[in-house]
Amino acid sequence: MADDLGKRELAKAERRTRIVQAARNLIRETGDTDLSMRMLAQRAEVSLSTPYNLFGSKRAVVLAVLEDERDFVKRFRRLKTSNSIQRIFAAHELAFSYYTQDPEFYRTLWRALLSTTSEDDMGLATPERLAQTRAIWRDMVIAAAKDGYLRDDQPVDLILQAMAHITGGALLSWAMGSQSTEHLTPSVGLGYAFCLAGTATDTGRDLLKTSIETYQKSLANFAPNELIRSSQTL
Amino acid sequence: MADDLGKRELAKAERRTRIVQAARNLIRETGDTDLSMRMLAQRAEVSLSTPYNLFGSKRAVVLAVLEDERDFVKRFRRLKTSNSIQRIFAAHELAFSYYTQDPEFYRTLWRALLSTTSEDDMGLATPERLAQTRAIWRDMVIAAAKDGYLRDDQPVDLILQAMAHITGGALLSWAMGSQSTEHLTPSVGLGYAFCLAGTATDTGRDLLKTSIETYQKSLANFAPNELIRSSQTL
DNA sequence: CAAAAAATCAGAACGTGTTCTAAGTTTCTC
DNA sequence: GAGAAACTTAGAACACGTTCTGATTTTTTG
Repeated sequence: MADDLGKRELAKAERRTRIVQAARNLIRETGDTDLSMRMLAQRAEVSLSTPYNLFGSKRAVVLAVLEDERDFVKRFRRLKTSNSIQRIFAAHELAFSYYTQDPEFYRTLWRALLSTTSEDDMGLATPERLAQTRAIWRDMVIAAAKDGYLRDDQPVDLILQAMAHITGGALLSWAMGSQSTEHLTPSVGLGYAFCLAGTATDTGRDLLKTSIETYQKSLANFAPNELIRSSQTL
Repeated sequence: MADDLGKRELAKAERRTRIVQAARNLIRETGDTDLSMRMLAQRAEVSLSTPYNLFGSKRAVVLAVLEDERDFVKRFRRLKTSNSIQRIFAAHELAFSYYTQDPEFYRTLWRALLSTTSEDDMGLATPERLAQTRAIWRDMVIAAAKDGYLRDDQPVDLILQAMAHITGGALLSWAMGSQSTEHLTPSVGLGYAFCLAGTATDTGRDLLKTSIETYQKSLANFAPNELIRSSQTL
């Protein structure tokens, strides 16, 4: 069933998975420290050159770990919600549940992704994955607009971009330690809700009200100290 | 006038400014490449150890360059606007004008700030500067609420955090090259406007409408390609 | 089976941020 | 002015990501 690929390509794939697994284990065990390419090669029982042959850079390896770890799209598909607005927040909570359930691991991952910055290999995800998840979010916002919850004088792409900025900014300050894991999901959800409410119809605003109240309650014990350290950089 | 500090402290300050100047010049001249500590020490005519004695890390030096370069607070004070909503956007445009007027320089700066990530020395600004600028933004949003433009059932700190996330996310994707310099300011402004509109009163929404339309017009030629590469990371 | 192609390998090398040591120089203190 | 304290200095050193070389092994090709 897999012999349409030559033996050579098969061995390459096997090495690839061994490297990704070794990277994941190293991150889980040592947490941040000691995710060096030399250590990684040793754990994967591979020479130092091989990860560079197969992935190109440490950044690419970490990216592969990140994408290997998540089955968001699959789990998203079997998400049942009562309306298209709630669907957005359900998807959001699903996406961020990965981070909050294993904060050490993902914090390390994001930090590694931020720190090693090559000129070409930019972006925080593979182009394919980016396109895929973006399509998902786009469809959800379009559905909300079609259902009459969002005003149609607002371009969907611009709403999406604002939401993407909130996501990136929150993950950035979370990875840097300014934002607590506890408040991560609700604060992003509230940001989404604010943005959507800004472009919503009257009925849409009514629906958003409950989400806003829920998230606000989660942030009730919000320490202003935490906000001071936030990444408001003028 | 400066002899309250000893000769020793004076010499230290002089070295400090020489290092910051050298760093600034190196970034301006070579753009990204060749901002190494060894090169920096050579240009500042100090030993390699001295920047570590005076600043602690490369990150701290870059941070000092960033803060030295900006007189936002001063220029903010002589900002005259017709109402408290427009004041927010005027402040935003002033803040981001630094980046758009010298994109190469600030992109390099932000990249250096993101790449060198030490455990303790986190954050994208000095604590003092962070507190200062945060107070400015906080006062503006409070003023808008007091003027009856924002509903008072929304905690100001949570609105501010959403705005901070937009700022951080936009700067992140801009520094990584996903976001064009041309669209940076309007897309962040639009994000602010959405968030504020989500928590605004009816009169506030009317005021925000003009800002939203202006920013939308600036983003009319918004390439969807640009958005696909955006940092929506699910 | 033999030649060619492809990949891995060990290992050295480069430039990086950072730390450390041992000497030298300057300033402060009495 | 003499001694103590503070800093800088040159230089080595460490671990890191990355690149390169030359030899070796493995798979494909004819």
